[in-house]
Amino acid sequence: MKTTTKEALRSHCAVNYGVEMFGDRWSLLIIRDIVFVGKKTYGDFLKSEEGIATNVLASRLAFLEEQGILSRAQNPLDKRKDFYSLTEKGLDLIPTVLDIVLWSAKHDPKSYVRGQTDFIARLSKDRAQVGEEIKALVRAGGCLYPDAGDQAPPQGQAPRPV
Amino acid sequence: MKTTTKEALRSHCAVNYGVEMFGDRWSLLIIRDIVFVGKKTYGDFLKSEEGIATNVLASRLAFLEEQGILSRAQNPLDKRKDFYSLTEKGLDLIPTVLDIVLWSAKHDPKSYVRGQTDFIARLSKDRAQVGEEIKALVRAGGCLYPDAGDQAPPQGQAPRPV
DNA sequence: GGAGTTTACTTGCGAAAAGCAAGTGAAATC
DNA sequence: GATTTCACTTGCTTTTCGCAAGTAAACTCC
Repeated sequence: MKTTTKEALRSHCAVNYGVEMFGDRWSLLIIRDIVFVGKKTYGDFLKSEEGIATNVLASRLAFLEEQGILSRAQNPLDKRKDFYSLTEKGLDLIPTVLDIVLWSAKHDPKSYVRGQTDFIARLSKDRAQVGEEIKALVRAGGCLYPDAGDQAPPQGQAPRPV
Repeated sequence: MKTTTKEALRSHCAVNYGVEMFGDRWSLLIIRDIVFVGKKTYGDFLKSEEGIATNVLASRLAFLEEQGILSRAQNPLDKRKDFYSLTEKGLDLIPTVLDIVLWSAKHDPKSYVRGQTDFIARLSKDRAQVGEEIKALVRAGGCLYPDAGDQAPPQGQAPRPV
């Protein structure tokens, strides 16, 4: 087994640290899938609308686990399908994810989330409070839209993440 | 001049939109440099501690401008050195950047920002308020730590971003 | 309990992006 | 007018991404 450990960070600037941890095209989508639709396994993540490649998913999961953002646990019901979940470090990214959601809701005219006007309204009024609630929910094993991610989008109009 | 325009987004999920706009290893560092140390020109950004390559910087600046996150204006004092600044869409990323700063301060033991205990304290108490203040400051052409980015780090101990 | 299937990967390869060094041309300085 | 500065571009190497095709362990079914 090859170690995934990378060499030193480019800097310990706080923004750069974030960028080096999750500043890529997939990490935040994995976290999204956990928080919003309660995905847990490799196969779940693979089904995301954006279509991550198998090897890229494997390397991201390994990296995020190595960085203490995800943790991995054996699934007692099926030893093939390990469960991935957010650590406290990973849960602490929820406010960032919510800020991104608000930003996109505001600036992407085609954002799916513009349909969720009540969610957006609550979120913009009470970002901190909503963040805490969601963190508690996810820590307890829940998610915002259970069932939404269970089946693969059948055709066009499907349960949309966020 | 080749158009930088990419094909359609992978999805209009709000998290994915953010990822596609600034989910790479450099965009948020450019924004950081504007917000924290008031950088404005290509040459300024090139001097960042993390060492972005010239062609990558050029393509990021073009992309962020194309996406309406940065805008470009002629510098009346020197026609070579155009000024880049954040649009309203770009300014709206400040809360996200601040969340990342808080996250890294908490989870990166070597974070430079751990020295700035007063800033971190204010920020964690009043994220929304501090965000608005900084946004107003940057909109008006200011930044958090003027002078900090003016000279290149001379040796080891130098003005650190964030 | 053995065959077939599902699942989580790995491997191999072509394409795209990042990184590095060396230009280049317009604009400023001398 | 010559030189320097600056914001790029170009060309090349290296790394990462993305896709298709394995593979081995674990589960299901008969």
